[in-house]
Amino acid sequence: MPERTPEELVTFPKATISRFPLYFRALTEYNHQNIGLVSSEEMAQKVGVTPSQLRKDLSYFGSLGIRGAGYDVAYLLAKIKEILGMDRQRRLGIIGAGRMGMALAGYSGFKQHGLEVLALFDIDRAKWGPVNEQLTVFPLSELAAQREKLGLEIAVLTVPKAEAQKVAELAVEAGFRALWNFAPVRLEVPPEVIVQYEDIVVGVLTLSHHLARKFGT
Amino acid sequence: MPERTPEELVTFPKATISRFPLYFRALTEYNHQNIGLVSSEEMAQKVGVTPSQLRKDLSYFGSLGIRGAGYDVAYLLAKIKEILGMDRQRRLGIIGAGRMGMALAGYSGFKQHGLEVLALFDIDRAKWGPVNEQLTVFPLSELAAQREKLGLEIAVLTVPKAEAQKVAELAVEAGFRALWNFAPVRLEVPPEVIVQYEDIVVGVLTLSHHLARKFGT
DNA sequence: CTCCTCTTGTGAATAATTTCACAATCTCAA
DNA sequence: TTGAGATTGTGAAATTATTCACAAGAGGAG
Repeated sequence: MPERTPEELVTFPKATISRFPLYFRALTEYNHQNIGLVSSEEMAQKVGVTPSQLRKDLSYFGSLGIRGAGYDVAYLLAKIKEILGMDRQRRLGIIGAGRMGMALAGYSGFKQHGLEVLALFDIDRAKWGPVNEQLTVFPLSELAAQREKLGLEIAVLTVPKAEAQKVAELAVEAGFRALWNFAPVRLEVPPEVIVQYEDIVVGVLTLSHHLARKFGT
Repeated sequence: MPERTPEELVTFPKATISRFPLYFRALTEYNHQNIGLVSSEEMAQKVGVTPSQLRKDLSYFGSLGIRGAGYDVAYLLAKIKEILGMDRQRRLGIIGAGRMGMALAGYSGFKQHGLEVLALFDIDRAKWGPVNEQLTVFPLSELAAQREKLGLEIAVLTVPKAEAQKVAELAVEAGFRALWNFAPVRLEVPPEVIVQYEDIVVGVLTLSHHLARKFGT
Protein backbone atom coordinates (compact mmCIF):
# COMPACT_ATOMS: atom_id res chain seq x y z
CA MET A 1 0.00 0.00 0.00
CA PRO A 2 1.72 3.18 -1.16
CA GLU A 3 2.33 5.99 1.27
CA ARG A 4 1.56 9.43 0.01
CA THR A 5 4.91 10.46 -1.43
CA PRO A 6 6.44 13.45 0.31
CA GLU A 7 5.75 16.60 -1.64
CA GLU A 8 9.40 17.45 -2.33
CA LEU A 9 12.59 16.04 -0.89
CA VAL A 10 15.12 17.92 -2.97
CA THR A 11 17.28 20.42 -1.23
CA PHE A 12 18.18 23.65 -2.93
CA PRO A 13 20.28 26.74 -2.25
CA LYS A 14 18.72 29.14 0.21
CA ALA A 15 19.26 31.93 -2.28
CA THR A 16 16.96 30.19 -4.73
CA ILE A 17 13.85 31.17 -2.80
CA SER A 18 15.00 34.75 -2.51
CA ARG A 19 15.05 34.98 -6.31
CA PHE A 20 11.49 33.76 -6.69
CA PRO A 21 9.92 37.12 -5.89
CA LEU A 22 11.90 38.52 -8.82
CA TYR A 23 10.60 35.82 -11.10
CA PHE A 24 7.10 36.36 -9.80
CA ARG A 25 7.13 40.04 -10.64
CA ALA A 26 8.65 39.54 -14.06
CA LEU A 27 5.99 36.97 -14.89
CA THR A 28 3.23 39.24 -13.61
CA GLU A 29 4.46 41.85 -16.01
CA TYR A 30 4.58 39.45 -18.96
CA ASN A 31 1.07 38.42 -18.05
CA HIS A 32 -0.13 42.03 -18.16
CA GLN A 33 1.50 42.44 -21.54
CA ASN A 34 -0.35 39.34 -22.72
CA ILE A 35 2.85 37.47 -23.37
CA GLY A 36 2.03 33.80 -23.07
CA LEU A 37 5.42 32.19 -23.49
CA VAL A 38 8.82 33.36 -22.38
CA SER A 39 12.32 31.91 -22.64
CA SER A 40 14.75 31.59 -19.76
CA GLU A 41 17.07 33.86 -21.72
CA GLU A 42 14.53 36.66 -21.95
CA MET A 43 13.33 36.41 -18.38
CA ALA A 44 16.80 36.04 -16.87
CA GLN A 45 17.91 39.15 -18.68
CA LYS A 46 14.97 41.06 -17.24
CA VAL A 47 15.61 40.14 -13.63
CA GLY A 48 19.40 40.17 -13.80
CA VAL A 49 20.41 36.53 -13.36
CA THR A 50 21.92 34.04 -15.78
CA PRO A 51 19.56 31.86 -17.83
CA SER A 52 21.07 28.70 -16.41
CA GLN A 53 20.54 29.92 -12.90
CA LEU A 54 16.92 30.63 -13.63
CA ARG A 55 16.45 27.18 -15.15
CA LYS A 56 18.26 25.51 -12.27
CA ASP A 57 16.20 27.39 -9.71
CA LEU A 58 12.97 26.29 -11.35
CA SER A 59 14.18 22.74 -11.86
CA TYR A 60 14.22 22.13 -8.10
CA PHE A 61 10.44 22.29 -8.26
CA GLY A 62 9.88 20.09 -11.27
CA SER A 63 9.88 20.40 -15.06
CA LEU A 64 7.98 23.62 -15.31
CA GLY A 65 8.83 24.62 -18.87
CA ILE A 66 8.35 23.34 -22.39
CA ARG A 67 11.50 22.17 -24.15
CA GLY A 68 12.08 23.98 -27.37
CA ALA A 69 9.49 26.59 -26.54
CA GLY A 70 10.04 28.27 -23.16
CA TYR A 71 7.90 28.76 -20.08
CA ASP A 72 4.15 29.19 -20.14
CA VAL A 73 3.70 32.46 -18.28
CA ALA A 74 0.35 31.71 -16.64
CA TYR A 75 1.34 28.22 -15.62
CA LEU A 76 4.70 29.24 -14.19
CA LEU A 77 3.10 32.13 -12.36
CA ALA A 78 0.67 29.75 -10.70
CA LYS A 79 3.49 27.38 -9.77
CA ILE A 80 5.59 30.14 -8.26
CA LYS A 81 2.64 31.39 -6.25
CA GLU A 82 2.26 27.90 -4.92
CA ILE A 83 5.95 27.60 -4.07
CA LEU A 84 5.97 30.93 -2.29
CA GLY A 85 2.76 30.10 -0.46
CA MET A 86 1.01 32.93 -2.25
CA ASP A 87 -1.81 30.72 -3.49
CA ARG A 88 -3.68 31.75 -0.40
CA GLN A 89 -3.79 35.06 1.48
CA ARG A 90 -1.23 35.45 4.30
CA ARG A 91 -2.44 37.57 7.16
CA LEU A 92 0.02 39.66 9.12
CA GLY A 93 -0.19 41.23 12.55
CA ILE A 94 2.28 43.99 13.31
CA ILE A 95 3.50 44.30 16.87
CA GLY A 96 4.77 47.77 17.61
CA ALA A 97 2.80 50.68 16.17
CA GLY A 98 5.76 53.01 15.93
CA ARG A 99 7.02 54.67 12.80
CA MET A 100 8.32 51.48 11.23
CA GLY A 101 5.19 49.53 12.10
CA MET A 102 2.89 52.17 10.68
CA ALA A 103 4.94 52.47 7.50
CA LEU A 104 4.73 48.73 6.93
CA ALA A 105 1.02 48.75 7.73
CA GLY A 106 0.52 51.24 4.93
CA TYR A 107 2.79 49.58 2.41
CA SER A 108 0.84 49.10 -0.80
CA GLY A 109 3.15 46.47 -2.27
CA PHE A 110 1.97 43.65 0.00
CA LYS A 111 -1.36 43.15 -1.71
CA GLN A 112 -0.07 41.94 -5.06
CA HIS A 113 1.98 39.34 -3.20
CA GLY A 114 -1.00 37.91 -1.36
CA LEU A 115 -0.06 39.57 1.92
CA GLU A 116 -2.45 41.49 4.11
CA VAL A 117 -1.91 43.46 7.32
CA LEU A 118 -5.00 42.98 9.46
CA ALA A 119 -4.01 44.34 12.85
CA LEU A 120 -1.46 46.30 14.84
CA PHE A 121 -0.62 45.77 18.49
CA ASP A 122 1.03 48.08 21.01
CA ILE A 123 1.41 48.44 24.76
CA ASP A 124 0.91 52.18 24.60
CA ARG A 125 -2.80 52.83 25.25
CA ALA A 126 -2.54 56.21 23.53
CA LYS A 127 -2.14 54.29 20.27
CA TRP A 128 -5.10 51.96 20.72
CA GLY A 129 -8.07 52.35 18.42
CA PRO A 130 -8.88 52.46 14.72
CA VAL A 131 -6.25 53.76 12.31
CA ASN A 132 -8.63 53.76 9.36
CA GLU A 133 -11.56 51.67 8.13
CA GLN A 134 -9.46 48.56 7.65
CA LEU A 135 -7.09 48.70 10.53
CA THR A 136 -7.05 48.95 14.31
CA VAL A 137 -4.32 49.12 16.92
CA PHE A 138 -5.08 46.61 19.67
CA PRO A 139 -3.62 46.29 23.15
CA LEU A 140 -0.82 43.76 23.22
CA SER A 141 -2.92 41.67 25.59
CA GLU A 142 -5.33 40.89 22.76
CA LEU A 143 -2.66 39.20 20.68
CA ALA A 144 -3.95 35.65 21.11
CA ALA A 145 -7.62 36.53 20.75
CA GLN A 146 -7.12 38.59 17.58
CA ARG A 147 -4.74 36.11 16.04
CA GLU A 148 -7.44 33.49 16.38
CA LYS A 149 -10.26 35.74 15.26
CA LEU A 150 -8.52 37.31 12.26
CA GLY A 151 -6.55 34.25 11.26
CA LEU A 152 -3.18 35.94 11.60
CA GLU A 153 -0.21 33.76 10.70
CA ILE A 154 2.82 36.03 10.67
CA ALA A 155 3.83 38.32 13.51
CA VAL A 156 5.86 41.31 12.42
CA LEU A 157 8.09 42.62 15.20
CA THR A 158 8.72 46.35 14.95
CA VAL A 159 9.50 47.00 18.59
CA PRO A 160 12.64 48.41 20.22
CA LYS A 161 15.56 46.04 20.55
CA ALA A 162 15.18 45.83 24.33
CA GLU A 163 11.57 44.62 24.03
CA ALA A 164 12.04 42.21 21.14
CA GLN A 165 12.78 38.99 23.02
CA LYS A 166 9.87 39.44 25.42
CA VAL A 167 7.50 40.32 22.60
CA ALA A 168 8.67 37.31 20.59
CA GLU A 169 7.79 35.08 23.53
CA LEU A 170 4.35 36.64 23.78
CA ALA A 171 3.80 36.08 20.06
CA VAL A 172 4.79 32.43 20.35
CA GLU A 173 2.51 31.99 23.37
CA ALA A 174 -0.27 33.59 21.38
CA GLY A 175 0.15 30.89 18.77
CA PHE A 176 2.29 32.49 16.05
CA ARG A 177 4.63 30.08 14.26
CA ALA A 178 6.29 32.66 12.01
CA LEU A 179 8.03 35.86 13.07
CA TRP A 180 9.37 38.61 10.83
CA ASN A 181 11.77 40.45 13.07
CA PHE A 182 12.91 44.02 12.38
CA ALA A 183 14.67 44.46 15.72
CA PRO A 184 18.44 44.05 15.55
CA VAL A 185 18.66 41.12 17.96
CA ARG A 186 18.78 37.37 17.64
CA LEU A 187 15.64 35.81 19.10
CA GLU A 188 15.46 32.68 21.26
CA VAL A 189 12.38 30.76 20.18
CA PRO A 190 11.24 27.13 20.20
CA PRO A 191 12.53 25.14 17.22
CA GLU A 192 9.16 24.87 15.48
CA VAL A 193 8.94 28.66 15.18
CA ILE A 194 10.37 30.23 12.03
CA VAL A 195 12.13 33.56 12.35
CA GLN A 196 13.05 35.78 9.44
CA TYR A 197 15.42 38.62 10.25
CA GLU A 198 15.26 41.92 8.45
CA ASP A 199 18.05 44.45 8.75
CA ILE A 200 17.37 47.65 6.90
CA VAL A 201 20.84 49.14 7.33
CA VAL A 202 22.73 46.22 5.77
CA GLY A 203 22.02 47.44 2.24
CA VAL A 204 23.03 51.03 2.75
CA LEU A 205 26.12 50.10 4.78
CA THR A 206 27.16 47.81 1.95
CA LEU A 207 26.95 50.86 -0.29
CA SER A 208 28.92 52.88 2.23
CA HIS A 209 31.61 50.21 2.29
CA HIS A 210 31.85 50.22 -1.49
CA LEU A 211 32.11 54.01 -1.52
CA ALA A 212 34.91 53.86 1.03
CA ARG A 213 36.73 51.15 -0.88
CA LYS A 214 36.16 52.25 -4.44
CA PHE A 215 36.50 55.99 -4.15
CA GLY A 216 38.61 56.02 -0.99
CA THR A 217 36.00 57.62 1.25
CA MET B 1 60.93 53.84 -5.65
CA PRO B 2 58.00 52.11 -3.99
CA GLU B 3 54.49 52.68 -5.23
CA ARG B 4 51.94 53.29 -2.55
CA THR B 5 50.75 49.78 -1.87
CA PRO B 6 47.07 49.25 -2.68
CA GLU B 7 44.99 49.44 0.48
CA GLU B 8 43.66 45.90 0.26
CA LEU B 9 43.85 43.34 -2.48
CA VAL B 10 42.25 40.39 -0.77
CA THR B 11 38.93 39.26 -2.02
CA PHE B 12 36.29 38.04 0.38
CA PRO B 13 32.78 36.64 0.25
CA LYS B 14 30.08 39.18 -0.42
CA ALA B 15 28.21 37.93 2.62
CA THR B 16 31.10 38.95 4.83
CA ILE B 17 30.25 42.62 4.55
CA SER B 18 26.60 41.97 5.27
CA ARG B 19 27.59 40.47 8.62
CA PHE B 20 29.61 43.50 9.66
CA PRO B 21 26.60 45.52 10.76
CA LEU B 22 25.82 42.69 13.18
CA TYR B 23 29.33 42.78 14.56
CA PHE B 24 29.18 46.54 14.79
CA ARG B 25 26.03 46.51 16.90
CA ALA B 26 27.26 43.76 19.18
CA LEU B 27 30.47 45.68 19.79
CA THR B 28 28.57 48.89 20.43
CA GLU B 29 26.67 47.06 23.12
CA TYR B 30 29.80 45.62 24.71
CA ASN B 31 31.20 49.10 24.68
CA HIS B 32 28.18 50.46 26.54
CA GLN B 33 28.55 47.70 29.07
CA ASN B 34 32.16 48.69 29.52
CA ILE B 35 33.42 45.36 28.32
CA GLY B 36 36.89 45.92 26.95
CA LEU B 37 37.76 42.52 25.57
CA VAL B 38 35.59 39.91 23.94
CA SER B 39 36.24 36.47 22.47
CA SER B 40 35.08 35.31 19.06
CA GLU B 41 33.11 32.61 20.88
CA GLU B 42 31.16 35.10 22.98
CA MET B 43 30.50 37.55 20.18
CA ALA B 44 29.62 34.91 17.60
CA GLN B 45 27.07 33.45 19.99
CA LYS B 46 25.51 36.86 20.41
CA VAL B 47 25.07 37.58 16.71
CA GLY B 48 24.27 34.04 15.63
CA VAL B 49 27.26 32.97 13.55
CA THR B 50 30.01 30.44 14.21
CA PRO B 51 33.18 31.63 15.94
CA SER B 52 35.32 30.54 13.02
CA GLN B 53 33.18 32.48 10.60
CA LEU B 54 33.56 35.59 12.70
CA ARG B 55 37.32 35.14 12.85
CA LYS B 56 37.55 34.45 9.14
CA ASP B 57 35.43 37.50 8.31
CA LEU B 58 37.68 39.73 10.37
CA SER B 59 40.86 38.14 9.07
CA TYR B 60 40.21 39.52 5.58
CA PHE B 61 40.94 42.93 7.03
CA GLY B 62 44.06 42.10 8.96
CA SER B 63 44.96 40.66 12.34
CA LEU B 64 42.48 42.57 14.41
CA GLY B 65 42.51 40.49 17.58
CA ILE B 66 44.92 39.49 20.31
CA ARG B 67 45.86 35.82 20.38
CA GLY B 68 45.14 34.22 23.67
CA ALA B 69 43.00 37.13 24.76
CA GLY B 70 40.26 38.05 22.29
CA TYR B 71 39.29 41.25 20.51
CA ASP B 72 39.73 44.71 21.96
CA VAL B 73 36.22 46.12 21.74
CA ALA B 74 37.11 49.76 21.14
CA TYR B 75 39.79 48.96 18.60
CA LEU B 76 37.65 46.50 16.66
CA LEU B 77 34.74 48.92 16.70
CA ALA B 78 36.93 51.59 15.14
CA LYS B 79 38.20 49.17 12.53
CA ILE B 80 34.73 48.03 11.58
CA LYS B 81 33.56 51.62 11.28
CA GLU B 82 36.45 52.20 8.93
CA ILE B 83 35.66 49.11 6.87
CA LEU B 84 31.99 50.05 6.59
CA GLY B 85 32.87 53.62 5.75
CA MET B 86 31.21 54.79 8.93
CA ASP B 87 34.24 56.73 10.10
CA ARG B 88 32.69 59.72 8.42
CA GLN B 89 29.07 60.78 8.08
CA ARG B 90 27.25 59.54 4.96
CA ARG B 91 24.61 61.90 3.68
CA LEU B 92 21.53 60.54 1.97
CA GLY B 93 19.00 62.16 -0.34
CA ILE B 94 15.70 60.40 -0.74
CA ILE B 95 14.00 60.65 -4.11
CA GLY B 96 10.28 60.02 -3.85
CA ALA B 97 8.50 61.53 -0.85
CA GLY B 98 5.78 58.88 -0.70
CA ARG B 99 5.02 56.66 2.23
CA MET B 100 8.20 54.62 1.94
CA GLY B 101 10.38 57.69 1.47
CA MET B 102 8.87 59.47 4.45
CA ALA B 103 9.20 56.41 6.66
CA LEU B 104 12.87 56.08 5.80
CA ALA B 105 13.39 59.79 6.30
CA GLY B 106 12.12 59.41 9.84
CA TYR B 107 13.98 56.24 10.67
CA SER B 108 15.88 56.77 13.89
CA GLY B 109 18.29 53.86 13.41
CA PHE B 110 20.40 55.60 10.76
CA LYS B 111 22.12 57.98 13.13
CA GLN B 112 24.06 55.41 15.14
CA HIS B 113 25.40 54.03 11.86
CA GLY B 114 26.75 57.36 10.70
CA LEU B 115 23.96 57.88 8.20
CA GLU B 116 21.98 61.05 7.80
CA VAL B 117 19.01 61.93 5.61
CA LEU B 118 19.42 65.55 4.57
CA ALA B 119 16.86 66.04 1.83
CA LEU B 120 13.88 64.60 0.02
CA PHE B 121 12.98 65.17 -3.60
CA ASP B 122 9.70 64.78 -5.44
CA ILE B 123 8.05 65.89 -8.69
CA ASP B 124 4.74 66.59 -6.97
CA ARG B 125 4.74 70.30 -6.07
CA ALA B 126 2.15 69.64 -3.36
CA LYS B 127 4.88 67.90 -1.42
CA TRP B 128 7.51 70.62 -1.73
CA GLY B 129 8.52 72.50 1.38
CA PRO B 130 9.81 71.84 4.88
CA VAL B 131 8.83 68.62 6.62
CA ASN B 132 10.30 69.69 9.97
CA GLU B 133 13.25 71.76 11.17
CA GLN B 134 15.82 69.39 9.72
CA LEU B 135 14.25 68.32 6.50
CA THR B 136 12.79 69.73 3.31
CA VAL B 137 11.21 68.23 0.23
CA PHE B 138 12.78 69.79 -2.85
CA PRO B 139 11.63 69.73 -6.47
CA LEU B 140 13.36 67.00 -8.40
CA SER B 141 14.94 69.69 -10.57
CA GLU B 142 17.09 70.77 -7.64
CA LEU B 143 18.77 67.39 -7.35
CA ALA B 144 22.18 68.45 -8.65
CA ALA B 145 22.25 71.75 -6.79
CA GLN B 146 21.27 70.28 -3.44
CA ARG B 147 23.57 67.28 -3.83
CA GLU B 148 26.45 69.68 -4.21
CA LYS B 149 25.33 72.05 -1.48
CA LEU B 150 24.49 69.43 1.15
CA GLY B 151 27.21 66.98 0.21
CA LEU B 152 24.83 64.15 -0.56
CA GLU B 153 26.50 60.90 -1.57
CA ILE B 154 23.79 58.28 -1.67
CA ALA B 155 20.53 58.60 -3.58
CA VAL B 156 17.70 56.55 -2.16
CA LEU B 157 15.12 55.66 -4.80
CA THR B 158 11.62 55.27 -3.37
CA VAL B 159 9.67 55.99 -6.52
CA PRO B 160 7.18 53.83 -8.41
CA LYS B 161 8.63 51.08 -10.56
CA ALA B 162 7.68 52.85 -13.78
CA GLU B 163 9.65 55.96 -12.80
CA ALA B 164 12.72 54.25 -11.38
CA GLN B 165 14.91 54.03 -14.48
CA LYS B 166 14.33 57.64 -15.43
CA VAL B 167 14.96 58.84 -11.89
CA ALA B 168 18.15 56.76 -11.68
CA GLU B 169 19.41 58.51 -14.79
CA LEU B 170 18.62 61.90 -13.28
CA ALA B 171 20.48 60.95 -10.12
CA VAL B 172 23.53 59.86 -12.09
CA GLU B 173 23.43 63.07 -14.12
CA ALA B 174 23.21 65.01 -10.86
CA GLY B 175 26.47 63.40 -9.78
CA PHE B 176 25.41 60.55 -7.52
CA ARG B 177 27.70 57.52 -7.64
CA ALA B 178 25.71 55.33 -5.24
CA LEU B 179 22.04 54.37 -5.51
CA TRP B 180 19.95 52.50 -2.96
CA ASN B 181 17.01 51.28 -4.98
CA PHE B 182 13.70 50.25 -3.39
CA ALA B 183 11.84 49.93 -6.70
CA PRO B 184 11.49 46.35 -7.93
CA VAL B 185 13.35 46.84 -11.21
CA ARG B 186 16.88 46.30 -12.40
CA LEU B 187 18.51 49.65 -13.24
CA GLU B 188 20.74 50.38 -16.22
CA VAL B 189 23.51 52.67 -15.05
CA PRO B 190 27.10 53.45 -16.07
CA PRO B 191 29.63 50.98 -14.67
CA GLU B 192 31.15 53.39 -12.15
CA VAL B 193 27.80 53.79 -10.38
CA ILE B 194 27.07 51.39 -7.52
CA VAL B 195 23.52 50.15 -7.10
CA GLN B 196 22.23 48.36 -4.04
CA TYR B 197 18.85 46.71 -4.43
CA GLU B 198 16.42 46.43 -1.56
CA ASP B 199 13.41 44.16 -1.77
CA ILE B 200 11.19 44.34 1.27
CA VAL B 201 8.93 41.43 0.33
CA VAL B 202 11.73 38.87 -0.04
CA GLY B 203 11.90 38.29 3.69
CA VAL B 204 8.23 37.82 4.30
CA LEU B 205 7.76 35.67 1.19
CA THR B 206 10.58 33.46 2.44
CA LEU B 207 8.53 33.04 5.61
CA SER B 208 5.44 32.34 3.57
CA HIS B 209 7.32 29.68 1.62
CA HIS B 210 8.49 28.02 4.83
CA LEU B 211 4.96 28.08 6.20
CA ALA B 212 3.65 26.45 3.04
CA ARG B 213 6.38 23.84 3.07
CA LYS B 214 6.67 23.10 6.76
CA PHE B 215 3.08 23.19 7.83
CA GLY B 216 1.56 22.43 4.42
CA THR B 217 -0.07 25.83 3.94
C1' DC C 1 6.43 11.09 -41.13
C1' DT C 2 10.97 13.15 -40.97
C1' DC C 3 14.05 16.61 -40.29
C1' DC C 4 15.57 20.82 -38.47
C1' DT C 5 15.51 24.30 -35.01
C1' DC C 6 14.83 25.73 -30.62
C1' DT C 7 15.05 25.75 -25.62
C1' DT C 8 14.59 23.18 -21.48
C1' DG C 9 16.41 20.12 -17.76
C1' DT C 10 20.27 18.38 -15.57
C1' DG C 11 24.54 15.76 -14.44
C1' DA C 12 29.25 17.23 -14.15
C1' DA C 13 32.68 20.81 -13.63
C1' DT C 14 33.87 24.88 -11.52
C1' DA C 15 33.68 28.43 -8.22
C1' DA C 16 32.56 30.39 -3.86
C1' DT C 17 31.87 30.03 0.98
C1' DT C 18 32.07 27.94 5.35
C1' DT C 19 34.01 24.97 8.70
C1' DC C 20 37.83 22.47 10.65
C1' DA C 21 41.84 21.90 13.15
C1' DC C 22 45.94 23.28 14.78
C1' DA C 23 50.25 26.20 14.93
C1' DA C 24 51.26 30.72 16.57
C1' DT C 25 51.47 33.53 20.27
C1' DC C 26 49.55 36.32 23.93
C1' DT C 27 48.41 36.70 29.07
C1' DC C 28 48.93 35.71 33.61
C1' DA C 29 50.72 33.62 37.69
C1' DA C 30 54.30 31.99 40.37
C1' DT D 1 61.65 33.61 33.37
C1' DT D 2 59.11 29.87 32.59
C1' DG D 3 55.04 27.16 31.94
C1' DA D 4 50.02 26.57 31.67
C1' DG D 5 45.96 27.95 29.65
C1' DA D 6 43.55 30.60 26.40
C1' DT D 7 42.21 32.28 21.90
C1' DT D 8 43.43 34.10 17.46
C1' DG D 9 44.69 33.54 12.46
C1' DT D 10 44.74 30.70 8.68
C1' DG D 11 45.84 26.95 5.25
C1' DA D 12 43.33 22.88 3.98
C1' DA D 13 39.09 20.20 3.78
C1' DA D 14 34.31 20.09 3.36
C1' DT D 15 30.28 21.94 1.88
C1' DT D 16 27.28 24.75 -0.85
C1' DA D 17 26.15 27.40 -4.97
C1' DT D 18 26.68 28.57 -9.73
C1' DT D 19 27.84 27.78 -14.42
C1' DC D 20 28.71 24.79 -18.28
C1' DA D 21 27.56 21.99 -21.93
C1' DC D 22 24.86 18.90 -24.06
C1' DA D 23 21.24 15.21 -24.37
C1' DA D 24 16.30 15.19 -24.34
C1' DG D 25 12.38 16.50 -26.06
C1' DA D 26 8.83 19.82 -28.32
C1' DG D 27 7.09 22.10 -32.33
C1' DG D 28 6.66 23.40 -36.94
C1' DA D 29 7.55 22.98 -42.02
C1' DG D 30 7.28 20.38 -45.88
